[in-house]
Amino acid sequence: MKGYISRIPDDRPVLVVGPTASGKSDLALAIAETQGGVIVNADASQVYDCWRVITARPSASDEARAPHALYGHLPYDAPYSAGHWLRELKPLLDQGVRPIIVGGTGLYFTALTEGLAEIPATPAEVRAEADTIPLDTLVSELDPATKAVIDLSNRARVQRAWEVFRSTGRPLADWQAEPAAPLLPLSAATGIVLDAPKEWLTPRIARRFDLMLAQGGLDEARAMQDRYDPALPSCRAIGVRETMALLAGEISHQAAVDAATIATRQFAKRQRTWFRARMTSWNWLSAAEIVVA
RNA sequence: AGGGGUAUAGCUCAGCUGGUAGAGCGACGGUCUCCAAAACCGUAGGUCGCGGGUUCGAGCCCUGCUGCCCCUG
Repeated sequence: MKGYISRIPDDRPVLVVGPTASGKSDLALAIAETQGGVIVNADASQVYDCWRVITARPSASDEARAPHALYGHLPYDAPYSAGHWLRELKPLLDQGVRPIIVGGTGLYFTALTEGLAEIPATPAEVRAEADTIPLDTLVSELDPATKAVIDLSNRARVQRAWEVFRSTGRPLADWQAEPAAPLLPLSAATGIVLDAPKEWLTPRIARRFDLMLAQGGLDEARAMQDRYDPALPSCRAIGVRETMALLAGEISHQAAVDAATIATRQFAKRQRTWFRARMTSWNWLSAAEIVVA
């Protein structure tokens, strides 16, 4: 790992992506310790303060080894999105400190390096209204141009398009057609993808969740029991639902571990697919080599 | 030992009065410009426990065997 880090230009931002459990946080920490920089979170679930163990957020001792930003800084019920993340990231980049951005949310990195249409945030009332409308109604109220470019059977995408149209009066397709300058083009940074093939990653995932439960996962879930709301983004983190079901006595310990392991594995697959498709010009690095080194 | 039940895709199970098998989950692949640890789409898996028999034709009927479950002793 040392040898690899010495070849990274130490004067530019670093981007580190990889599937869950691929060891990207360790790599980021090693880079920060040897070259300096602020570790910035690019993981949708790790922004919330209620889950540290279950979302595999850096521990307090890890955070003491290098400056960290955008980790666990939001309450469990805060709304969040790729747009929120970019808006929080901008002032950090403007400070001139070298960022080491690490996380598993591919969309965040793509938005960062390729740009995201600057659409005003959806007001809470519009979101609340949209939540109550059936999918086919949402679809029927969309403009033709947007309908042509989104997946009409995907509730999340359709609702997003509807919310934008509703709150801005402009079709989503229009907004997206406007070129948006990336906050940090890949050409100005070192982009690293940790390559973690499933044969290597699966055993690590299987082992991890059991450890999470034992090492504080159950406790933090217990602390959240009365506020738990499966509809909240913070509570959609993998393993939360399973842990809550275990605490409620609905499923066995083994069943919880199995279900969480499967969900994590499926998530890692989605991540791999995203990286493979969108990060072809990044530097691909074998996760296995980094971990043993 | 006797009686009853059951045996169908990796798992849990559907399959009406016989016309060459389906679902959910899982697996595998993919999509995705703002809830993305989200949401969505597609594909592949079955000698229907094994052997006989009836029938033009059996997962479905008859029969022997084997495994598992329950009851009685």
